[in-house]
Amino acid sequence: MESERAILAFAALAQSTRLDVFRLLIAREPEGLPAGDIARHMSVPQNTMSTHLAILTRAGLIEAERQSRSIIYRAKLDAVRELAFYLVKDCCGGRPEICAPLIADLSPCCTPKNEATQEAVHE
Amino acid sequence: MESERAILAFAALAQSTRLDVFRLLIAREPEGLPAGDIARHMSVPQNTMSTHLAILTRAGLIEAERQSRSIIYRAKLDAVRELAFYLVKDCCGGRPEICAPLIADLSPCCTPKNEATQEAVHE
DNA sequence: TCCATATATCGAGTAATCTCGAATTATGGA
DNA sequence: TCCATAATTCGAGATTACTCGATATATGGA
Repeated sequence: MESERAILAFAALAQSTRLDVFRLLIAREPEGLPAGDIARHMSVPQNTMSTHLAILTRAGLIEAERQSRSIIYRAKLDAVRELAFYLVKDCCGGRPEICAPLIADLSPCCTPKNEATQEAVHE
Repeated sequence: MESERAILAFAALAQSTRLDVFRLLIAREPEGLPAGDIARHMSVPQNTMSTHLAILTRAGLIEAERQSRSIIYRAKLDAVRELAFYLVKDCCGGRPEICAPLIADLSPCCTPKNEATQEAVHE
């Protein structure tokens, strides 16, 4: 990930409505939500939400798919991984001893209790 | 980490000079750099850089320590951990199967398999 | 105390962002 | 074709952010 894309992503998340939308869509993985539902969920006018969704999409954080008259939005979990990696990359580059504790702190929340969770849908 | 702090951090990083400064300071851990050196490094006027450093500090991403006439700035690695955790928290909450691959992808960069991977300080 | 160095704050001009009413485009059904 | 629904784009006013010259504050030394 180059810095220009990282800046787009950070700018997209630096706004309360958009951050809430992104977290909502992560919670709704993998079904996603249509644009109108998202606007109602956040109590924001429909056209204002459309602008926010366009910004999140342009930043690569979510993606859109038309389904009949609705447009379904979904979070792109890869983007989360890339952003987090971009943040820690510099210290990992030459100094794993600095970065390892960060990973150690992140891991516990995601350690699957059983091994039935090996494959994730991935492109 | 509550959302207001996350927004401050994202906004601070959503600007090219500040993102570069933050990454520079991560690379210079744990010694840090005085404000003037940072400004020269980025070819930015001293007072402009002071404003950027204040924004990064207010966001909790870096910290300042006076040392004689200089003020040394250092990256707060805890902030990286918190931000990354905030990003993945929602999927980790109920669905470790979604989040585990993210952690798996982050981990390899920090496993100190060969300790000969030291980076020469250059610039 | 006076001066030089190092950094922070103020003020103003410019640019970008946020918001939302109004108009536009796209889809599906009668 | 006409209509209703769903979403996007346009336009403008209000707010916020960026930049930098000028000025102010803080420290150390003579």
